[in-house]
Amino acid sequence: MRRLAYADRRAELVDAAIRVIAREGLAGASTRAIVAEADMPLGAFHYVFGTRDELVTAVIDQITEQERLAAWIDAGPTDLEDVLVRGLEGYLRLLESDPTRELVLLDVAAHAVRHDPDAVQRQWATYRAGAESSLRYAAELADVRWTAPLDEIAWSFASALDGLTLTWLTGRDGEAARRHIRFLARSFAALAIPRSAQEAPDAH
Amino acid sequence: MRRLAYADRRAELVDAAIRVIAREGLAGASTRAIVAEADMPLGAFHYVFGTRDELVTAVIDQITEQERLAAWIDAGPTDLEDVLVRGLEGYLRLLESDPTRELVLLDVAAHAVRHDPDAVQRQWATYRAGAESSLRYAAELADVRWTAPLDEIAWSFASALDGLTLTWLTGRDGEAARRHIRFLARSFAALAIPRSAQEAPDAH
DNA sequence: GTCTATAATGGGATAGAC
DNA sequence: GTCTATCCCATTATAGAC
Repeated sequence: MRRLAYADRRAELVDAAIRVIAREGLAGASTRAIVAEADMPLGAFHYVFGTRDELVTAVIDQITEQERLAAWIDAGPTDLEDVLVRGLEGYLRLLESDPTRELVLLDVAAHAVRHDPDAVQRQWATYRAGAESSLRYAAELADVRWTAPLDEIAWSFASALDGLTLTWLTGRDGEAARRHIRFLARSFAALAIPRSAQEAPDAH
Repeated sequence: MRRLAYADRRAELVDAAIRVIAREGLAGASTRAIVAEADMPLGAFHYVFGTRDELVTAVIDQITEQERLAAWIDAGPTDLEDVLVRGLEGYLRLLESDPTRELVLLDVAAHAVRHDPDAVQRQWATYRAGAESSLRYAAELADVRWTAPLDEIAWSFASALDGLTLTWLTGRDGEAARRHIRFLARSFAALAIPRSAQEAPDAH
């Protein structure tokens, strides 16, 4: 019964690969560099993965599982705009404290858009789903109701997060990012109304 | 006087490199592939560029020069929101008609964030400057005035464009993108007031 | 000056020893 | 089953022929 050991190896290789990509980028993540990081012989690689591309796909799936919007600060009920600001600032702090995490994501996504479009599509769908549940929770905290279909708002929110990430990564301007966050929070908050309110009879 | 021929070669190599990256990604853009695309002998490469990284930097600079927001449709004066929608939809059409252009950008940026941060910073600064002048022009068309410093709005706008691009590239959902554009236009239009109006005495 | 031919390296994959 | 040693290919860069 070496099945467990096999799964362990696979997991260790994926983790090692992510560490290498974080340090050196995807281009530097050779099979040799990865097994060195995992402290395994080279043979172990092709024992677990048929090919290098297989590993990259495994890396994508692994990254996808990690939740992007981990830390919504839920200190009591408040204004929706405040909730959104705090949530987005939590994300920005995460980004600032470990940029490599999103750097890996960017690197792998740039590769996968060409070589494994399905995996990328799954990945971004997962992000949108995460955004959706976060937004649902935020509205609950603030006791408001979204005035547009939540999946559409989530698409916009996830897109805004992509933009915030990419722009910050290319410039590392925390102040500008925080100003932008306040703008985002205001813009999204405008899509909700008090839960008790009558439906506005106009629509868009 | 072969100086001109030298510059021509350089330009041709950069263009060839961009075509190869568009087709195969940065990883596939080997010196050999590039000179083959340019129909030159391999020796010509190192005659012009000392190293491959030098070429990549040249590619970044070349891409940066191309304006991102080329086509603001300026058919007469209208609502700011309409102007923004038309401008963003113009960009989206451009993106849809030639996704490889932004794909190259993404690929090169992912590489350069690690290997040439200054070049990336210059690049994104250029985008922000482009956004700034586009927004200035849009306000003129709609006869409104921005209520926040234009460079801050431009930061947000460029970031929104990054997000739109990345999210579309990963999912290719044009309908969702167009819904998102309407949301963006509404959000940014909320940052402007009629040019004649008194300054609102509250500020943020 | 231009390019061919080659050196030197590092890569993915595998055959076969243990 | 596990890993060492090796194959073979592609790459960057260069040395030297034209």
